[in-house]
Amino acid sequence: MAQAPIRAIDRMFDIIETILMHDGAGVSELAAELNMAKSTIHGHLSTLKNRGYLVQDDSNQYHLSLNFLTLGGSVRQKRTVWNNVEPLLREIAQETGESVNFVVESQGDLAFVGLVHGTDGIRTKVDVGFRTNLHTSPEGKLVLAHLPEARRRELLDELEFPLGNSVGRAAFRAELDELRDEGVAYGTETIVKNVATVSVPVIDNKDVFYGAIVVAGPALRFTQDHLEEVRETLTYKVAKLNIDLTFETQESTVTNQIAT
Amino acid sequence: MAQAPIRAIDRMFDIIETILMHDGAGVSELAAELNMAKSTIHGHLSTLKNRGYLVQDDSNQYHLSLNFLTLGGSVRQKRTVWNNVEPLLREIAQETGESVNFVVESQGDLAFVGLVHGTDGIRTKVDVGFRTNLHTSPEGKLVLAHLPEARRRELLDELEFPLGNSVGRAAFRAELDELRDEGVAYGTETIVKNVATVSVPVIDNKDVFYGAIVVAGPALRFTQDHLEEVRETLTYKVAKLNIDLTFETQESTVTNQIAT
DNA sequence: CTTCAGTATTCGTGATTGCCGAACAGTAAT
DNA sequence: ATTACTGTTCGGCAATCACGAATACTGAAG
Repeated sequence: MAQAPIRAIDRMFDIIETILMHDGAGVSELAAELNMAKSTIHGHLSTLKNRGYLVQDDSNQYHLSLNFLTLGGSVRQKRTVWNNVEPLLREIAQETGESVNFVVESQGDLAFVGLVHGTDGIRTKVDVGFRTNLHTSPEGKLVLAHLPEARRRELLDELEFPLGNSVGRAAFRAELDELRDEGVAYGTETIVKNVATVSVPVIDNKDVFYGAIVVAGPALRFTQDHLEEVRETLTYKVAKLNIDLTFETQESTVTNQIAT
Repeated sequence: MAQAPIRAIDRMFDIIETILMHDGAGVSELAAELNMAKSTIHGHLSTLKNRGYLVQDDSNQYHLSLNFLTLGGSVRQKRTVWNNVEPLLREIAQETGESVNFVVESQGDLAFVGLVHGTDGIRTKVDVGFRTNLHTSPEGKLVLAHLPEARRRELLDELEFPLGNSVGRAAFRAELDELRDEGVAYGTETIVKNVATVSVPVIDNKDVFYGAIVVAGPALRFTQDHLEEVRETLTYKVAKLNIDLTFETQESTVTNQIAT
């Protein structure tokens, strides 16, 4: 924390993140934007390229390579929670026909860890790794509501109250409490237009919270009946998962935690 | 290339990759394995942690964070080829009921860019970003066969001939040529046991090759008839895609290339 | 064909800083 | 309390990273 950060690494990530934002960039472009000497940028770029994390296209633009996809895939694969949740997503997708995904809190954001499309599934623009605010969507609020008290405080303290629709701090806390008691969150058109969602938390028998499973579909199809139907299969399936998680947790409680 | 690599960054990636292999590691562990001072490791770890790319669990083990998943997702999302291929995978998965994925050459490996499961889909252990050899699987060979001549030479030169089953260099080249002419590759049990595959290349009308679409299913179900059936829908669908790709390519030929 | 404006790249030098080793602190088990 | 591990901090020297100027390319414009 107090430890002086390694400058070269900080700069490297500045570069990587900038390249990502721009979807490819050249040396001069980066030098200008980041206020660094061209030669410095060049040094970074060529080491990254040698390492295989960057590629240079025909017009000398540098791009992130698929190595990052490999890293990302591995970090997901290694988490035992995901291994338990993934088959479940598929079951739910098959049974409901809708698109299903798994979301967790990560660094104060809502991160989409993985998704499976059902046969009738809508095509969302949300890809793996996508991030959004925790406090603007029902699924985000649900996650927020189930986080350990300490963590939730921390995150709430970073928020500016009142929120957009003039919701005060106290009101928001109340909303979260209610959501937690309900154990399910419904939403319409919050992240993507015309998309309705039903979300339930994933919690093991030791009350460790991992994230939420979200079923998403076209708002039109999600009548009151359908909503209820989806919620039922969802809670039923997830209840089964909770037991499995606990089993797996017996040997290694710690590593089961989702990396934030 | 001749440019001296930045040591700090090389070390950082050594650390990151080691952590990934071990699925979490501590300071001393890394110091021992990488022959570096504990303090050095600590410096790296804490900067990475500050940046949000590493997390430290209750027992002081460091893990890669979901930020890497976000990076990986973005690099995929940004590639316009993927945006065209992804919906196609879903169509094929729905029509055939099998699992479908998209593979490309990346740094001499066969990389799995994305997959979609059909209703009858088997559960493969292959996650996004997974890598394997190019020359051991039918889908890999198919990709190899369709790469630009120059690139293929390069990769073949790195191989040790004769290969395991005593295939000589000339024989292998011949096999690839045949595969390319066929325009389809069939496989059984090569990457995963009891899994049969059918693969076709994705090529636009300017003969730019992007990767291959692979349908995978239980070997038992893939009778001669079923194989042929799958191949038909596959080639039909992919032919349609080729046109779309060309359309999109008109404005930006270069950035359409998959980053290797 | 030359000029020009824009790239990427190389090189050498100086000051910064990343690295080390040793000292410190915290933890769990003996 | 001792032991044997962890992770963390600190100070100082040398290596090395960042810089800016010089060079090499490239392509467009005259």
